[in-house]
Amino acid sequence: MANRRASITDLAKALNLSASTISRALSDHADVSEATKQRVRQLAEELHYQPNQLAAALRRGRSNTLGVLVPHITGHFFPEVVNGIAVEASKAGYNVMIFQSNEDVQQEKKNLELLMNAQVEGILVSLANTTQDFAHFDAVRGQGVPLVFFDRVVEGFDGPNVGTVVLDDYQGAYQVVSHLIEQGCSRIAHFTGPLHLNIHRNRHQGYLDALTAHGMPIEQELIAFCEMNLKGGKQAMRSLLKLPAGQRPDAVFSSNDLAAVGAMQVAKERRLRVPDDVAIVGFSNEVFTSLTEPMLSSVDQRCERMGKTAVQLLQGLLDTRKLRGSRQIMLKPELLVRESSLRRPEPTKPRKKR
Amino acid sequence: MANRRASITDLAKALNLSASTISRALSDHADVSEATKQRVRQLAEELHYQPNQLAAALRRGRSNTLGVLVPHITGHFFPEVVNGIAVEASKAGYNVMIFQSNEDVQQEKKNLELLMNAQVEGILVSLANTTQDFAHFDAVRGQGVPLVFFDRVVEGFDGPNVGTVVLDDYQGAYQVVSHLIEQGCSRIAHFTGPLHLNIHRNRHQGYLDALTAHGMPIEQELIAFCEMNLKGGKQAMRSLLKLPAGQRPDAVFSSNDLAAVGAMQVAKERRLRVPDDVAIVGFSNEVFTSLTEPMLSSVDQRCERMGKTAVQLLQGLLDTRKLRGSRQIMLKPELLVRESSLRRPEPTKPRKKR
DNA sequence: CTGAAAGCGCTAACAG
DNA sequence: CTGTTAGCGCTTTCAG
Repeated sequence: MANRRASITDLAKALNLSASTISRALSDHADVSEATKQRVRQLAEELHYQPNQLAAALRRGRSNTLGVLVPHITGHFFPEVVNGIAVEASKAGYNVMIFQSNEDVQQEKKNLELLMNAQVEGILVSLANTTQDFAHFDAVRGQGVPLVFFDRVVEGFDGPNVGTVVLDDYQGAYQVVSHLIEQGCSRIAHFTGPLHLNIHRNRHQGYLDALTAHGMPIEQELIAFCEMNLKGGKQAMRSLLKLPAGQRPDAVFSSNDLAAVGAMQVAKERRLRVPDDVAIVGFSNEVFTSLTEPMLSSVDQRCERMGKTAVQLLQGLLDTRKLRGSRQIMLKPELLVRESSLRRPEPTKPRKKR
Repeated sequence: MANRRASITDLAKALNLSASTISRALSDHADVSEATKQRVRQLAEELHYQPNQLAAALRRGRSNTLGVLVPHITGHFFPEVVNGIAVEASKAGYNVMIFQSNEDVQQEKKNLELLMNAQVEGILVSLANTTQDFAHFDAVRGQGVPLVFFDRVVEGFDGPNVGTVVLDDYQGAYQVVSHLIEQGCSRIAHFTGPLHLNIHRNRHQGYLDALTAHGMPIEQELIAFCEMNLKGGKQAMRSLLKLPAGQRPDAVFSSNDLAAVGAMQVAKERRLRVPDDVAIVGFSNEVFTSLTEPMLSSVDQRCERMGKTAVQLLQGLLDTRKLRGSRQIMLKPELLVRESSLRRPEPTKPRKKR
């Protein structure tokens, strides 16, 4: 039963041909007679011949494999991005090897080595949040293996075979605030996480700049540094509602969706109407944004697009002739206006709704 | 810059040793002097030597890689299971190669071949929902590569190197219904998807048997065949609430969480109190179950456990000496009682709450 | 159109 | 303790 897998040599013997001819026939090389190809293909079929990728890769010096290293493989964001990567890689004929760092630099380092050992032709990576030292990536760069960072990138880590793909968080936040102003909101609160994380810093800056651009004041009391989860959002909202009557917010822009849901729950429990009394917008377009009542407006992070873009960029780095445009790519986010922030049935500028 | 990667031969030349000694030193073989090991290790470090996994695997005839094939890599369930697989595989020193079939038999077949070509030592697979013909798995089995099906399994596809891991959906449903009865519910409705899918069939059967076991009648009008999404759940709930006053349900057990949320939304819109007027329980323990108000009770599918178990089973198939127990494993689900079905502050039998 | 020969980088007998 | 030899399965010159 457990037959040794048929090899090219086996086929060669059986057909009284040389291994080279078999190899050529199987790869549909031009200088093999059609007749021979037929015979080879048929026997290969019968014996369930499966080429040994390992041997081919070793010989060719090309593994046909890309490596992916993400903080985790669960949740909403990364699986979507990895999906984009897988789709695009597969289209280009690459296999994909995936590892997760579990947000731990040590594992990141170890997995990076595993990927190198596996002779991957390029690596797509999103940094663990504890990563401060980038020596392990230097090694990769030094070996000439192209590297594309996505979402969580190393600032100032550059090279001819290094690229980055990120979302324009600043732009996303800016759009959100502009939209809220357009909806007639004048006291827009902001929930943010720690500003040493670039996602929060950029969203925060977009918030500030959008207010300023629209001639609106920035009020520190409307900016809440909170844990970006349900509980944190609830707490932040409760604090805001303790402000004197005229100073309470009529809108909340949360740097993520979970805290936005917290805000919504508190608003509802206080009998505030959403969006009429308080409009609410989150960030990330999580699955549950369509399950809240009202449905939560959010900013889509173009996860799949990010994955695909990262692979395309990597292909550009692998074959410089293909490289179009910059090695630093910033994706435009998409504001999805749902019920939680739409006061008028038809907004001034019609926007996409999902 | 892009130096050719250092090889064992390079180290050998540099140190005036043979390749075999280098190889042995690097793998910390006992018959190499400690002094030599030191020298080798140091030079390897300096030259950033990385073993070529491809060559080693080819030579050894062992790739140290497991293959995973799932319908998709996104959503909640599969990433969690894959995570379990990755963790357990990594613990056992295996790398993991992941493919998705996108619910398409053709891709499933193609990816299965890719995994075989990559010389994976075992394959973990969850079937595409269109898969009816299993010839492509026969090929795998024929080559002696162990196969573990998880969640979506082939019934009646067996062999010495084939195993399965599934969740006991029947048991989960049975627990839910028992719990609802315990909470004083007497008219328990059931939302189900098409019964040709084993998950729904088994949950449905669990529902029926639990009612019978508690001496309660089965009422067809309380069983709703609906689309298992938000909209389907809403529609089903609306229909149920159109029943004459005495015949309306005082509980809903939905075969998934999404439809359960639909039911909850309709209940709330009709000013019914959850859980007092209608208790609601879903299935799958999706992330959003903790975001509804009240929080939705559900059945946890032990995703990570499933992944880990699948790998352990695979290890058993790889090394029969390690095989403990059956090749057909059924995991016990865990009922998570949250607010949506908990009428009394403390239930008769205390249960876990998350 | 086909074959012979060499070798990718590593490991594992076997011999000293 | 170390070296020699051979070969995993495949591809790719180079010859015919």
